Amino acid sequence: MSSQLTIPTLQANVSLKEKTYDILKEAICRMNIYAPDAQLRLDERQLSEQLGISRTPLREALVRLEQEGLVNIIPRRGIFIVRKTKREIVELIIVWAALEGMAARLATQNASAEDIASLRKMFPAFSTGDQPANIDEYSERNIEFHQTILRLGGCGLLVDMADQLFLHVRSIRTQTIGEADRATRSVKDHRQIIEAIEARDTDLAERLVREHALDLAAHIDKNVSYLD
Amino acid sequence: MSSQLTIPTLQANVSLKEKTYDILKEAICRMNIYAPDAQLRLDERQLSEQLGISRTPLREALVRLEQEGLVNIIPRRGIFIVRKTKREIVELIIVWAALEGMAARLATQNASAEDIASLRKMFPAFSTGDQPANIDEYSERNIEFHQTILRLGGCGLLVDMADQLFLHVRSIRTQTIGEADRATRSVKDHRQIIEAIEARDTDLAERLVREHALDLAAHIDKNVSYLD
DNA sequence: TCGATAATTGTGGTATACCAGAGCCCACTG
DNA sequence: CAGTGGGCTCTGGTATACCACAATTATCGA
Repeated sequence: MSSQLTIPTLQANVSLKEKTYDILKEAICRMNIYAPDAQLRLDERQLSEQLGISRTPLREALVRLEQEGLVNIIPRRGIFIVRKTKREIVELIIVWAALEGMAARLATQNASAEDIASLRKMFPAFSTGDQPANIDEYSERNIEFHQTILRLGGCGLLVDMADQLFLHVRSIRTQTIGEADRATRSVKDHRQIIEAIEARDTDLAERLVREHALDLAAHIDKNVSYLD
Repeated sequence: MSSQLTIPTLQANVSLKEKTYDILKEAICRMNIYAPDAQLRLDERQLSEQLGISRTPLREALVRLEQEGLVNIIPRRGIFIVRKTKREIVELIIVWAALEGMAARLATQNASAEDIASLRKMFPAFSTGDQPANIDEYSERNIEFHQTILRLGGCGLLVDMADQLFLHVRSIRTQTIGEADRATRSVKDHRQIIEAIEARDTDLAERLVREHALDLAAHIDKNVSYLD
């Protein structure tokens, strides 16, 4: 038993606009906005009623979402969840490629050996070239892998900006990753990336990460048809 | 550069929150937030009075500014213009380097010959290695140069994100660029960058652009003392 | 019947009043 | 005189009522 009185920080400091923002963001990201029957329109008054709050904090949350590009507020028309066009998705991934490439570069220069080692430990099975058991698990690992590279770069802003971009791609990614051929190829790419970072080969690591991402962009550009 | 916020009164009829946002953003960017006597605190009620509007649209504008990182809203404490730390400035430039590097890469692959030629025409004097007449003009040209590279990449998101980052660095940049030695070096860098893009040398163009930016980051990290 | 126009309705935009927490100040007490 | 406690004030947070414009529908005239 501790001799100190430990207080579980009652910090209910979060304002309604914050909570509302989180809830809406989560809800929007979870839904499949590309389904043909997707309800893209939001009604302020109805939402405020559902959330049990007034329109004011709700609107402030919506303003934030609008600025992030998740939502489009058209004066006197309505509030609409934004459907990204294929072109926008591709641009998103291009920027992602730039960010993760820079992170990989920094990682080879600054990351500790232990941190880099953690990268390989994340893929006990994959590193031998095996195909992952199930797609869902792989998808999660995949996300985790890329986020780890971002973190190894040691540049917080790089991580934050990539996270924000990632929001928009999430619903696409899970659908695209499902193709078997791409999964095996992806595993191979990852192994090479890890090796390059371990070898502290800055240029190679950057190039592999960038090409891996741009390859996804090209794939989407060519094969995804349900956009636009 | 004034350390005080100067707010013109508006009485517009369209989208007060938009106009307010623009005015505040402009005002914050114009002031020297690193002056010792800078007034960093904003008062909602006082501002709304000066602008001739109510607090509601003003708050929505402030929420946007907060999300962009220009302002920090602390519940029941106040609203404060954010002073970036040196570390944050450096990270900003690192991300900038990644974005512009990618743009340069894309420019060598996709930009038309005419567009690339426009890059060189922007610097009739500089391309011969001469030092610019005055610092202010050079600073403007410098900004224009980098924004043009971003644009040549043909990726709109790259341009938008870089612009947003640029907001935060503007007040720093004008002060840093003033050092004579750096200006001459900068001109030389620019010439090399143009040549690389003209030669469609993707890797070289990317490297030069990246190193040019990271060089600024390193310079700020070592020599700027009025941050933190 | 068709078209133009006017009334209605529904949406986001704005103004305002009130709420609650954080700091500050001052009186009170030891 | 110093420390403490309470209340006053100032701040952002929230609720609500009203406004202006756009889309729609109803109505009237040709």
